Amino acid sequence: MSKQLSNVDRVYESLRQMAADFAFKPDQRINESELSKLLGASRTPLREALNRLVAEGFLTFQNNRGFFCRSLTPKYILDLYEARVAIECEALRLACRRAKDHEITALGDYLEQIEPDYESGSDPAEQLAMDEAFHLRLAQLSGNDELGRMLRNLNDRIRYIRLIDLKRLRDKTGKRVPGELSAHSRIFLALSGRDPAAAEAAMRGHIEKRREAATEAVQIAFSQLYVPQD
Amino acid sequence: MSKQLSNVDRVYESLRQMAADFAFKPDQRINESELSKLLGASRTPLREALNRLVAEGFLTFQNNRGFFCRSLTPKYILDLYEARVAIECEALRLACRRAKDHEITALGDYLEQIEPDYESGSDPAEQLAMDEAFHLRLAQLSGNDELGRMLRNLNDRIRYIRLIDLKRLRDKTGKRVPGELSAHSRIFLALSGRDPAAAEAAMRGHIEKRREAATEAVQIAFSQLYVPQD
DNA sequence: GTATTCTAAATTGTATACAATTCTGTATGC
DNA sequence: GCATACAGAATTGTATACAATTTAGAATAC
Repeated sequence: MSKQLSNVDRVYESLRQMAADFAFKPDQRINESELSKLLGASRTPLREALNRLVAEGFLTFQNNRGFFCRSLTPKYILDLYEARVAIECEALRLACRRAKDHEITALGDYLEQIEPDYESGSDPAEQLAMDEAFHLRLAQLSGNDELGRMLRNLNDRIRYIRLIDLKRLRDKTGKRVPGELSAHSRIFLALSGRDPAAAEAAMRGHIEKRREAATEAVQIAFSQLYVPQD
Repeated sequence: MSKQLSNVDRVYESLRQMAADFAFKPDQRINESELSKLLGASRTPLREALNRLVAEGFLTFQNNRGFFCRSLTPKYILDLYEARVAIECEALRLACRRAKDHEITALGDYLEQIEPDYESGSDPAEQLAMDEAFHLRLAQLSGNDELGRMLRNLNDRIRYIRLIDLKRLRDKTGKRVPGELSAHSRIFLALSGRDPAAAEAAMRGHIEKRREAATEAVQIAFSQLYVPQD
């Protein structure tokens, strides 16, 4: 018998997805009655789920005015990239000390396994999912659950912008995303060699490079969110 | 006219305090009806607040079984200390690059201002509050709101153990907490000199030192939580 | 004594009702 | 035109009721 999901959990998952995708536009006020009808639940479980998302930074809340989508500004996204650097670099340092050899081997296998998809022009969303999975597995080699948890939260809030950035990157280079793969290899090699300084430097450069393109991606995000797409 | 606090907000603040202080014992199941009576609110706003605390890592939730206090284990506390290292070191590096001179001066003034309280044997809880305030202000000099937000969350979840650790430290050394003050000075001096490497090294050592005493503090925490104190 | 089954009590999950507050649009005054 | 005041509509805040589920304890079987 499979575990019984509660209504709150279903609603929460839906809302989290919607918030990640900016199905609510930045700063948009959220109408509870409307949304509860849409999700097929009453306002009670809906509000419980909304409160979780406030605590996770997806939404904001104003007393007697209700829930709002988080803002989308370059500053916000730059902050998220920096927080990723903080979490991922420290996790990587710890991983260099603590990861078991077989865990590193397994991660190397994963990297090889996703390589063909990275090389070919597969779906950008899938490509990003693989990238996130690699980074998350890396962070989990630290053995620190809090760091993993924080990274997952950051990933969910930054994904929309990263996807735009990735698409742009592909468009500019004709389906290829040069550098990304070799950056991952560089990080992995430093980890294999248990060289925290080299690993951190590689990770820092890798994330920083995308951070530099973030402001532009935010501009594009706004045009996508407010101009009707075909 | 002062801002009107909602019932949820009041309940949330109370619960957060209670959870930080382990007024709920580790893994303890939380009875909603009882708690709602205690806090003078119905279950609806109570559950909204509880959901926020789940998302913040103070509580856990199991479907159809309700809310539970988080576990208290050495591993959990060690993870929190490591997460602090990740956040605070990166924030400090950024602060070295970005903090305005007058902000650094102001922080130095604050350090001097709290020095007498640190030297004398003032209330440990106050002393810890001052320590947290210093670290938080430091982190805020990074200009990164996410890092500040994360640090505040970590502080709240680790405070109970840190307070125990601080008390022990004082008992062993007769009201003095040697090294703490000079550690802060060392960090501050490196920041003033805009030397990120030195600053990070000082911060890392500072936190790491307390982390090493964490397991012991957790033992004491358990004895305090389950053995009646006078 | 231990395990199992069953029943009643307790507890959680969610819909709904209604009070409190905010919002919207119209009228009014200057 | 612009600001203000106001009334009605819409929306949020919270208590309550009741269904669904879990828990606790007694009774039974082995």
